[in-house]
Amino acid sequence: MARAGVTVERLTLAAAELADEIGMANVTVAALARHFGVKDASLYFHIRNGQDLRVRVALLALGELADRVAAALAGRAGKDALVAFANAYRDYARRHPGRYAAMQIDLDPETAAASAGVRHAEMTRAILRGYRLSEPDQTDAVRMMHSTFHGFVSLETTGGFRHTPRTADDSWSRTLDALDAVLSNWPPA
Amino acid sequence: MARAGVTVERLTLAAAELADEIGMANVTVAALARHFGVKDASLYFHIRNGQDLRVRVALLALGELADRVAAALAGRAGKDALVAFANAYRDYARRHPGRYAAMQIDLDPETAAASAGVRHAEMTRAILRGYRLSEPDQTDAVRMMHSTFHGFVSLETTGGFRHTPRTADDSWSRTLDALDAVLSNWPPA
DNA sequence: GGTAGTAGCCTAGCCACGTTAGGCAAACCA
DNA sequence: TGGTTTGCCTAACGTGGCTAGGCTACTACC
Repeated sequence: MARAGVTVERLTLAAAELADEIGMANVTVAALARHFGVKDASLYFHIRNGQDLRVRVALLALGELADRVAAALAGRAGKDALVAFANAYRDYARRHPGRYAAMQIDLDPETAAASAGVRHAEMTRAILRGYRLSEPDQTDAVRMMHSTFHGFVSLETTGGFRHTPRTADDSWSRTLDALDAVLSNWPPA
Repeated sequence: MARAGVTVERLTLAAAELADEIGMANVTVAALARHFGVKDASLYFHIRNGQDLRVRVALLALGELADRVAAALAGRAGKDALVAFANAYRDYARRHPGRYAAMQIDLDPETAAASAGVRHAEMTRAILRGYRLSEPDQTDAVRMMHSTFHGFVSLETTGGFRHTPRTADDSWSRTLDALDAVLSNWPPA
């Protein structure tokens, strides 16, 4: 019985990679156990249950995405920052569809508060500094931005844009133009 | 063996209602069979398999939503139409989270082409007539609109807006203002 | 360097779910 | 009235989630 050397970290990483390959819905404890050449039951020594595993993948993804966004944002402001943020976001989602899907699961408040989601919120607000919006417009703008990004990426990955010839890239670029325009000229209440 | 009177239509409707109550992920063939007081295997006389069932729920939802949107849109134009469309969309998604989730599954091209998704596309483009956009801006604007709606509703239902005191309703209303503004003044390429 | 503890893995076993195959009975139709 | 179809059944197999309890390899400490 040579030990397989399973750790929570390796499990989470493997689960994330598996999710990107075969979809989050198909990431099962059993499949993960096979990947490590170990019996299913053995994994429960490292994780509480399947949901626990999914939450770990979500937290991993949140952290990775926050890192990428932060790197993309460095030294930029205004529309430059907006576009950098947006592209980093979309790029991550497309490269890591499984991880991105995991990010959408509903974290309980404490977990969410301790996650990299907080960094996301801070960075999103940082972008808006270039547009000089004050509350509550700022919150509304943050929500609209996030909605647009998530909505676009989500529809794109589920094939929502396949029915029209125009490329998603082109529409994305123009959507960012539009977003910049409306943030620059936010309508009065 | 009194016959339970199961039909594809009743199955689909029950699955949709079950989805709204307990979430699409928890709608299983077994649960549905229990609901009809029938054995699991019996349902395979009416549906091909579980995926088939989910597709049927998605098509049902697409049709229902298209009906509601069409009703909301009747006799309206411009921002009025935009807001009516958006509210009908969000309202449906919130009242029927399970059905809405089902709508996101990836339909194969033929099924999609025969679905009410086509009516959605037509209605969305109809709204844009009030904003006098020509191609390819129109396609980009349609995609941005849809992204914003879907993204907002999706984030709202997964609890993405819980971390800030401002109500989702307020942000929604302002997001529609912003969308109207940018559609009225679509940036040049 | 022996030995106690514990960490890491295993087998066995349970339950839920998806799906197929084949059987029987109720409803319909001639 | 008898045959056909339709609707449901039981039986069975495979996959997956999870728990309980046991064995073994490493670790630490005397």
